[in-house]
Amino acid sequence: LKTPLKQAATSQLVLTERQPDCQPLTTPPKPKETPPADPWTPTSNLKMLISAASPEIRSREQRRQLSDNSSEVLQTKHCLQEHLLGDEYEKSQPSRKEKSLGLLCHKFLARYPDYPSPSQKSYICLDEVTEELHVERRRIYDIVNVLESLHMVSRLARNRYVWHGRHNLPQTLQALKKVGEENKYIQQIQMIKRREYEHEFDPDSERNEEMASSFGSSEQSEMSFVELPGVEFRAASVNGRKYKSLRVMSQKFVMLFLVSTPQIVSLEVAAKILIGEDQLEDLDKSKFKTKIRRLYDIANVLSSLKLIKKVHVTEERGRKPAFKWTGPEVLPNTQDAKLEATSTTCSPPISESITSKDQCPKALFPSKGKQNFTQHSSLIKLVKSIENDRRKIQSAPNSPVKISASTYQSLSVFPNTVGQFPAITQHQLEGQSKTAEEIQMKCALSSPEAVPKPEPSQQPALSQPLGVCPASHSSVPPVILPHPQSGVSYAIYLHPSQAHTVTTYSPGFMLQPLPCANVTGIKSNNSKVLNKITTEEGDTQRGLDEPTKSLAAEERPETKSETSSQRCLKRSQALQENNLIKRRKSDEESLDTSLTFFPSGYLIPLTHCTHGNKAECSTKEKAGVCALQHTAYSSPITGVIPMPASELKTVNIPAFHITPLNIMLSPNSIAAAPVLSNSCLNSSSTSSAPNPSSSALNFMLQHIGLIPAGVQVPANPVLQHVPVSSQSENISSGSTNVQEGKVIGFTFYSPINESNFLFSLQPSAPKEPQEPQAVTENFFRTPGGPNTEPSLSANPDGTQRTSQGTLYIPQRKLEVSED
DNA sequence: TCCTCCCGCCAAGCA
DNA sequence: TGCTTGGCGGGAGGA
Repeated sequence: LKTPLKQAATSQLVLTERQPDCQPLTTPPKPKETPPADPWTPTSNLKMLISAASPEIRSREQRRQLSDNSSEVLQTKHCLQEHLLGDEYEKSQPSRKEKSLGLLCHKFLARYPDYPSPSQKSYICLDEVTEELHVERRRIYDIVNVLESLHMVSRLARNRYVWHGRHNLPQTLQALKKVGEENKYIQQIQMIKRREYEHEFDPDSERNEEMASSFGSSEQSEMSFVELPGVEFRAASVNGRKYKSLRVMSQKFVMLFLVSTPQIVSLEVAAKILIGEDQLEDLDKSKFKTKIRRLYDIANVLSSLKLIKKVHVTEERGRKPAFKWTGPEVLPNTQDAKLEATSTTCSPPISESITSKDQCPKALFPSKGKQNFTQHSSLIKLVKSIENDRRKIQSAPNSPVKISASTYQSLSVFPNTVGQFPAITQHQLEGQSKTAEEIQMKCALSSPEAVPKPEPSQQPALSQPLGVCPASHSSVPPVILPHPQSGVSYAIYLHPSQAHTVTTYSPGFMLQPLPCANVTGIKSNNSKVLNKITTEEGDTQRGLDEPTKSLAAEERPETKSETSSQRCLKRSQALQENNLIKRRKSDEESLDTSLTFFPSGYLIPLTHCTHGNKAECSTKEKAGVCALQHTAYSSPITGVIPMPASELKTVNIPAFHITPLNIMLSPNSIAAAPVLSNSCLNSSSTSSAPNPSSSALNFMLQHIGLIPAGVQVPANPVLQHVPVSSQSENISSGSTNVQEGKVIGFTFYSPINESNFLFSLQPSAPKEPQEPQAVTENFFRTPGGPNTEPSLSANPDGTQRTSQGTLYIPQRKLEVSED
């Protein structure tokens, strides 16, 4: 049995090949689409005008013509088959690969610009597309549905879609990530993997039922389509079928990537999750196969969009197909993004009545551009969290603002500034998009690092391991503070978005970008990660009953916990892209209008540790010194961070524990912080840069509790002496003295590699008299003792944190980059 | 052999 | 009623 020959007589190829007389080697007759010229009658003229005016009419005419031809074509094909040997005929047909959905999608995408001008809407006429691409309409639907799920197109009417391009992609991905987090996909993934793991040891047990019941109990039976306001969604059918729609599946699939770390999802897991959501009883093989098929369809389109890439994961049970997210890194929503994201659902929470489910389609697809929210539980949570965020900001001027990597990176990865700063030209935007990979590389320089996740119970309300503003984004040059004594410049800044956004996301770690010279080692690490994805993700399942309404509870460290080796790989790639990044600086300057910097932290050079893991590092720390000759930095957070020794310089710094950073600044303080001019920023590449004003610095220092009120710090604070408050904690010189202390955020800017580091310093409180400290030490003292830290995130579980990833800076021996 | 996914049937629902 | 849309699964092609 052979696949029946394609009946689609629409193929121009076939048309041109037709030989009505079935005579081999005869000149084919003139194709019918160039008919003998009609007499130029008014009627024919009118026909032509109508046809030209309406593509639909035109295509309908063409279809009619084609259908007239179809029988003829069929006949032709049969003739062709008869005359050609089987092999020859097969060869004459386009190969299976040439007809792949991925290739078709490429062709489809090539027809439209990535970033169409908003003023000039591109419309997609399905008839035209099917005709020009010589494909069946059915295939176009597959593509369009996936594109629709990403809001790259939207349906306008029958046969008609609007092309949005990638304009909405950042928002869509953010929204999807948010919904994915709310749906606890990461837990489902972990659950599935655990089941698989258990199944290996107990293959006879009936795990499917268990798994099904797990899904059923976790509110995951909802299938939703995530919409964006302004992107009108008019589904062709508002029936039950849409619950299984390719669009929804596509969104779910993308969500899985966005919440996973590493961002690799195997088809098997994805299918199981999709089935699990769908119908619990459908965990049979045929459904599974069907889901896999659909996932391949979706994956093909996503691959064409360069959002994912096919990979294989090798597990104990063999090699599994999987896909890796290669799209832009999506960080948790900023408040703005959250406001924009609307999630609609077609399945109400279990407690809701069926009536609401029936009404859902109406709520889902309003006739006009919508801003309304449906009564979906996750959506309600989302709205509430937004409201909470707002309330926290507005009602408590001194309450902390979380500085999150998400905030930072979402701005950096995506041209979110588009919406905020319309002055940015389209050209710039396109430039950004075209250098998306570059941007990603640059982002890697500032991406937060994974760190072992603290248990939720260990996280105090105010010291949740917040997403840390990566101290640098390549497009965000830091404020440079020259340090005359060391000759090293330091930078402090806070992204302005932090002043008005609150993230609910909490990766619980921070970033320590450094140049990565040892690419090989990193790559090998990375490959290990790829090969052990399931074990990498581990059994770090969070409690299912974790409240999601509160700000703190929404923070999900694990969603950010990309493995250190992966990030390091990115870093190494980033290094390779360094030239590109530098070249982009001029572009970044053009964005300066939207990027204002606020001093927010203090600068501290990264300790120089051995190439290796935390244990190695701490061993060295205990010796008090990290060997200078090593060419790689190590941190428990980042893993191996190679750095040439030539770039190092030793300075005196007291003992500090560096832990995942939480910086919490009040919006007021941020607002009051000096805004450096662009010229200042741009010129501040080295120690010649001007300092921020002393008063502003003092204001900020006092405000965040680094220095007591009344104490003044010189404008160049890093190595300046600061009068010590009588209440100040002493700083321990003991390297192993891990005690509760304050968590202070610091940014370290390396002028050499333009990387920045954010650390949270946890000064140890000594029990013994303190040995003489360098002047710098006092600067880092935390005033007021452990109970008086109003705006800094507390770290009552300092010991835990330390055990999970504190980087200890050995006393008096720290290396920093030098010019 | 198994992964990949093309292909088209056919049903739902729209105009 | 014809057409659009899209779920679905058989089975072919390719690795």
